[in-house]
Amino acid sequence: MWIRLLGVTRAAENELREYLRLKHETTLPRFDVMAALYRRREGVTMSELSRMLLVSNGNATAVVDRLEGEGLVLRTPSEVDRRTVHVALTAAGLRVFEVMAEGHETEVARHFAAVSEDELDQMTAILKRMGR
Amino acid sequence: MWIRLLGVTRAAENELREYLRLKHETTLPRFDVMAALYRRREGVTMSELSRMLLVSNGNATAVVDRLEGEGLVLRTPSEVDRRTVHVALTAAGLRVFEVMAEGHETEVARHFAAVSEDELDQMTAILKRMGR
DNA sequence: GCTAGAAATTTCAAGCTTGAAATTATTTCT
DNA sequence: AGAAATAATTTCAAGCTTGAAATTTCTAGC
Repeated sequence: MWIRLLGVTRAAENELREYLRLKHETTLPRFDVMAALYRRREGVTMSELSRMLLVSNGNATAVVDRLEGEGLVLRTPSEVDRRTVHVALTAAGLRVFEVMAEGHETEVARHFAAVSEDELDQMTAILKRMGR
Repeated sequence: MWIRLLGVTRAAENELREYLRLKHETTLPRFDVMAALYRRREGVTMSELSRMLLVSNGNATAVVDRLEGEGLVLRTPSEVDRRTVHVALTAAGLRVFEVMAEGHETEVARHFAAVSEDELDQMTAILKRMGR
């Protein structure tokens, strides 16, 4: 089961990676960060971000650095706690993300087209129980 | 569903990574390569290896380089086709892997302990269909 | 037999990722 | 208040990963 889970996930990731590269000249980790920031439009701290994506702090810093360099994302120091930083999509980042996200959605749907609605529900239910 | 799938997989990978680091001072990619070679004891070509693991050729080369440097794996040029190379576990590699694999098994079981036998079967069936 | 294309592997630069150490800021306890 | 513990982030070195280019070898079609 675990082996299969890994295989299916990796295969899907590889397709998405290719889609992002060919159609949008970007990468999966960049997309993941932008997707997280899209879901939390008001902005998140670096720690929240790495928790959301299940990656290390150092990793989040590196990807955000690059996205910031491209003007897609903005860091704002917190008013309340001078240790923390809020990261959010810029207007440009939002536009760029929305275009990518649409195609991304389609790709995911296409990849899992062989699976029925019913099975997807079962799957989601089981995964939900696994997630703790 | 996709988001959850990714989350569950990443969480399990992170636990396994930690187990390998703490108990065996090694990494997930190294383990993956050794596991693939364990399943195909007679040895595989570099291309087969990267297909099995769903990673790029360059990646397989890099990890095998390191494992070879540690004496856990051996490259043998093919007799038949001078382009291809066979990679296999050394005796030392086999011993090391078997120790790691046992604990790995337990870790996986522990991680998915909350899921019933029945659900595991359902899951496996659906995943099998996803992998075409 | 030659030659064009295909195939297997490696090399390389750039980017990703980790875990540990360092830095700076906050909180808690006395 | 001052000290120690805790927390958020960055920095860093080492390792991982990709995709493209280069190398070498094989295979077909002529």
